[in-house]
Order: sequence, then structure tokens, then C-alpha cells
Amino acid sequence: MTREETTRVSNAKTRNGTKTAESIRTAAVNLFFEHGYEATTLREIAAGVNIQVGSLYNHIPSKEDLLFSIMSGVIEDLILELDERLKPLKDPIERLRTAVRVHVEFHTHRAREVFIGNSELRSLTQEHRSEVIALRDQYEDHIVGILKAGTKAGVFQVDDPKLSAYAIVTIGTQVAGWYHEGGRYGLPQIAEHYISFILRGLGVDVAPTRNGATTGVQRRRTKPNSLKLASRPVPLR
Amino acid sequence: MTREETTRVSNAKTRNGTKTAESIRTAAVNLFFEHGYEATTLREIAAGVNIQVGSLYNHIPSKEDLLFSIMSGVIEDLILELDERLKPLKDPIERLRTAVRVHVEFHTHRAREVFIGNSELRSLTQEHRSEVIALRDQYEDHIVGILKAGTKAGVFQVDDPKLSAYAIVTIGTQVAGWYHEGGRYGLPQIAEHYISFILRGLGVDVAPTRNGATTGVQRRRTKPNSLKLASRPVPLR
DNA sequence: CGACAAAGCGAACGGGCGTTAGTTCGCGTT
DNA sequence: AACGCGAACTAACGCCCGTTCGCTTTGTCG
Repeated sequence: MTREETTRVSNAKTRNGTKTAESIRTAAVNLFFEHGYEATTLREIAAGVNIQVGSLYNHIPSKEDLLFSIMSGVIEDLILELDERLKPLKDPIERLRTAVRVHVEFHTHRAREVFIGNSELRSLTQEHRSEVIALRDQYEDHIVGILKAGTKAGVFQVDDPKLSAYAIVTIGTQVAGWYHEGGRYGLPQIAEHYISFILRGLGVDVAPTRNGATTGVQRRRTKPNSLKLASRPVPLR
Repeated sequence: MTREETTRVSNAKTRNGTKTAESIRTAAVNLFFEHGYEATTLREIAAGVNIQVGSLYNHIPSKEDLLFSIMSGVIEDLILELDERLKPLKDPIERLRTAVRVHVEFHTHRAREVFIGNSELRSLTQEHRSEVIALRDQYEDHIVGILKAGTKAGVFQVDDPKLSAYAIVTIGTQVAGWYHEGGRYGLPQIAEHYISFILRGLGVDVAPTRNGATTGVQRRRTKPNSLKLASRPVPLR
């Protein structure tokens, strides 16, 4: 009770080949995405891992905690990825381009988790909710920072960075709602389309888009479409 | 069983002064918005109307049907309002301006219902879900139609109307997520801000925005801020 | 090979859920 | 004055939820 965990060395792969905790997470993500957190039963999750209900509690403290770890995990990963891709860039326009690209790619790549993160906030406890919101604000601040820098440098025309950041984040986020691999649009095209739209919205002079590519910069990509959706969840429409 | 409803004349205000059915709808909207459909109990709804649980079934066929009537009702109202406001306009730019304005105003005005409509699709039965999606598609087609007309007339630069329509609808919809009366931004400013953003995104030359107004057209509005949020629901943050 | 801990089992718990049924009550109409 | 009816109440139904717990199985390591 007093101290949480003592020395923990073993790698936890007893009966099953793959680690059970990981399978639980995956099953939970799929079910939360398809039916929502409240409508998902621990018994359904257990069935997805081929385990009995009670056994779940060898790996998770509670259902709510499982949700929290999914939600916080995905935002942390997003922030990490953005930081990394942004690190080498200085030019505000290129930074915004990359930010939108990362945003769209990530939200498509991990659409199910992102969807959960955007819709299940109210199922968290007060403390967990605050924590997730803090992470989300941290991410938004990155975008706002880019806009402010670009405005200061005179390359963006932005009335209010916060308001514009909302719009930018929102556009990219919603892609996750309808994108599916093999659909009408490839991911790079979608990203470039929205990049042009957004840059123009910020007052940057961008050549009219034709077939997805925008300016001369980064016209050709070595791996044209290397993204996959892990499973086949029920989409929203 | 065979025929649903015979002659129905009475106005249903027996014991209570105001109509109960209406109160149920209101209470349900508030509770669904705050805690979500799955997490909301019929007993909570009943308590909000000062009624016992069983009495609800004098007014609704089921919990799911209550949700459906809320979701379909709000989209129908939205389409009606858009049609009406769009009717007298011919110029594509003005039509788009008005569409965005209506969209933002409506989504702010009836934020709680809109939020429910966007997040509780999966709680509907298959049939009801299809019906709601059909209504939503109908609305999106209006926006797409405006974009196509404007593109044909050469005033918009649009690669793909559908993709752009998604972006436009999304921006306006999300406003409902954070707008609250008395906040940093008034509704007209928000609307005009996004109108400029969107028009520029579509390649229309718009004068740089200052304090909300855009071009000379429709600069002054007779009723500057006549919108109200009906109640004070728990926001998402 | 035997001890130990991690992990799974399976039954049970208390409680809450949506829905149904039988009844009562106050109107407006006949 | 009697009736019909909408609408409210009360009680119960069967079911399923998240969580707990004692017990058994299993893999690892000295």
C-alpha cells in the first residue's frame, strides 16, 4: 500500500507469446473507438485478449486508468514527433508546413487513438482530465508559437494566433475522421492541399495548386505513400 | 400496433403547466451534452423534469429514440435556416460568406445539440444512423454546391470542392467547442475572421482584416450582437 | 527440482441500468 | 353524473456492469 512497486525486473510474457498488457491496450483502443468508452465492457476487452475479466486487473488498476493511459500516451507521442521534425527548421513557412504535415500524418496514422483522445475527455477523473488538457494545451502552444514567429517576421498576416491555431489544428484533426487508406485521396495530397489552403489563409502567396504539389520545395517524395492503418475499425459514416 | 397514431388533438398540459415532452427534450440535451448519451441515465433525465422514470414512457418510445429526435431535429433546423438565408443571394462569394456566417452562428447558438449530433452517432440504431447521415450529407452538398458554382464562375480556385467543404464545415463546427458568451471574441468577429480565412484559402483576394470587418460589403450590421446561449453547460475544457 | 511470484481462472458482490406493468388521478367531453 | 384518456406514480423485472478475491496454473531461476 505504502510504496507502489518494488523491484520489477521480469519481462511479463508468461503464458502468451506477446505481452498481455500490450494486447489489452490494443483491444481497448479498437473497442473504445468503435463503441465509445462508456459503451465498452471490460468483458469485451477481455474477450479480445482471450482472457477472463478478472485477469485484466493483473495489468490495469481500473477501466478509467486504461483510458487515461491511452489518451495521455497519444498526445505525448504527438508532441515528441512534432518536436523532432521541427528541430532542424528555422523558416516560419517551412516550420508551419512541417507542422501541418506532421499533424495530418499523425492524426491519420493513429486515427483511432486520436479520435478517442478528442471525444472521451469527460469520462476521465478530474485529475486525469486536467493532465490531458495540459498536454493538449502544450501542443497548441507549439502551433501558436510558429504563427507568432511568422507574424513577427512579417511573413504571416495573423489577427489572432490563437484563433488561427484553432482553425489549423481543427482542419488536420478532422482528416482522421474520414481518411481511409485506398480512398480517393492519398495522404501526401491531402496534406499538401491543406497546407496550401492554410498558408493562403494566413496571407502567404502560394502558387495555385495542381495535383497536390504546391511550390517547388519538396515536390517529389521518395516514399510516396508509406502509411498504413493498423486495423479496420468502423468509420463514422 | 398496426397504425401508429390516431386523431391527436389535445395539447398535453394536464398536471404540469409547461409541456412535459419539451422539458424532457431540454433536460436530455443538457445531460447528453454534459455526460454523453451512454453515461446519462433515464433516472437523471426524469429527475430533471421532476418526474418518475416510468412516466417518461408516456412521451418517448425509448431512450435511443429520444437521442435520434434530438440529432435529426438539429440538422433539419440547420438546413432550413441555411436555405432561407441563402435564398435571396446569387453571387457565389456572398453565398459563401452567408453560409459560413449561418454555420458559425447556428453552431454557436445551439452548441449543445450540435455537439451531441457530432459525437453520438454510434449510439444510434443502424436505421436511425443512416437517416442522420443522409441529412448531414444533404447539408454538406449545399456547401459543395456553392463551391462548385463559384469555381465555374471563376471566382474560387478549388482543386476539390468536397475536400474544401470539409475544411470549411469543420472550422465553423469547432467554434461551438470553445465559444462562450462574454468570452474574448464576439460572434460576429469570429465569423468574419473565419470568412476571411476561408475566402483567402479559396484564392479570393480579400483585404487584410482589421478588427473583424472584411471588405466594404456588409460592413455595418444593424443588430450587432443579438445571440445568446440558452444555458450554461459544462464546456469541454 | 523445488520455491516463488506473475498471471489466469471463475464465481461472486452490490448496484444500477432500461423497460414494463398495474394503478391512480384529474381533466374535458358526453 | 359518468366516462374516457392522458399522464403521473410505484414496484418490479431481468440483465449486465466494474471490481474483488481465493485458488490454481505456469514459467523462471537458484
